[in-house]
Amino acid sequence: MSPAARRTRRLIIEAGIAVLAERTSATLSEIAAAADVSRSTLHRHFADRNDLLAAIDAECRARFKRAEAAARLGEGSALDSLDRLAQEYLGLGLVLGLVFADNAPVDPDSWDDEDGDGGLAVVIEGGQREGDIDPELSTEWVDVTFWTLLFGAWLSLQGGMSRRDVAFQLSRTVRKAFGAA
Amino acid sequence: MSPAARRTRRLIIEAGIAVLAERTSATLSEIAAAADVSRSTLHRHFADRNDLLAAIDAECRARFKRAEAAARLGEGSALDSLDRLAQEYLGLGLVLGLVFADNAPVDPDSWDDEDGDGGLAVVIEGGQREGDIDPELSTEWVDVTFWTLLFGAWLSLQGGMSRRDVAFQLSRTVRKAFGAA
DNA sequence: CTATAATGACACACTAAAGTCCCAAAATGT
DNA sequence: ACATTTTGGGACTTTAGTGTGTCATTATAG
Repeated sequence: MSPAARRTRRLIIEAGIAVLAERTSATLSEIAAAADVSRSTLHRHFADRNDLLAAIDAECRARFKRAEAAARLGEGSALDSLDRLAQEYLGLGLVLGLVFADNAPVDPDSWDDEDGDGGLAVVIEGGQREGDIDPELSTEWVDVTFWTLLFGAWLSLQGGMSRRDVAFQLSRTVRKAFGAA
Repeated sequence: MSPAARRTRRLIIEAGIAVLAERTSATLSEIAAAADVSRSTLHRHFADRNDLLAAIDAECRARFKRAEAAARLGEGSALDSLDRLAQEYLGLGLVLGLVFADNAPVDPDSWDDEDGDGGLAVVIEGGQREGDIDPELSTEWVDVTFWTLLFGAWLSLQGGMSRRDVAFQLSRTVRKAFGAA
């Protein structure tokens, strides 16, 4: 693939993330327009909708993976790890919007291969054994709630709350909700 | 409207809630099928999609209102009120699924008339003045997070967690997350 | 500068879903 | 039991979105 083609491809994926994050039912025309590209060009790079969705899914997966790596889940207490992970994920911005929609184009649950998001479950279980994370809450509950707290943080950002305020309150809420009493 | 017509109407609304809760892009045919009614009949009761959506919105609004009333927001501490409200809302079941979707057919934010959901904000603010609810968390944050915790609880239910476990952990999480340290 | 690649602007065909209409059959309730 | 409603089924039209293809124009990189 030539440099120009790669560039266009990235542009479209980027636009797709931005547009679909707000409305997963957005049309290909809308995405093309957002990318400042004709619909013809979009179709030239992505044969059909699923192609584009798959590419977006892959891109998001890579970003989540990078964020997870940046959170250094091994270091420090489990609660600290959870907090760091939340902050890193929060930094992903728009991408978060794709994870929560009903017919989500991006599904972290489908990334269960080697070490993708399984890291989260491992951290939670470890934290519960160490007495670090509230043992009255099940692993599944903490897992699901972790994501929904992130969802709330993203909604708050969309609603105009400052990133600083969101980051602080997300951190505080994660620690209070999940920390052992 | 005759009794029979009213009955059919309710059936369709009920089916609409059930079907749309799982996929907001479901077709009218699917809804009609779920209601054991022909598409003709559905269209006879609801001229177009928006008509049906409006009726569903109204129905949900009424249910949320009843749930809110059952939670007796005035009584006891703000934290207790929040807890009770969460439990009442959780009891609404399927209806919850309609609130969170990206292109949500039901939008509690649009119900701001006399005393609809404003009750929640009032409780939160009151609780913060009383030192009952964590003063480090803004009203908006608590509001949004309250809903997203509910969303997580609903997801857990969908995922097969028992209602009892969900109710317990939701209560615990609400109290820990929102309670003053 | 120039060959090659990529793009934009069309014009198509195809599909799924929405919405409209009609009429015969079935149910409702009094 | 019978008049009145309501329903089911089918045949339409319309619309929006998708996917395909072509061809002239423009951009790109060597």
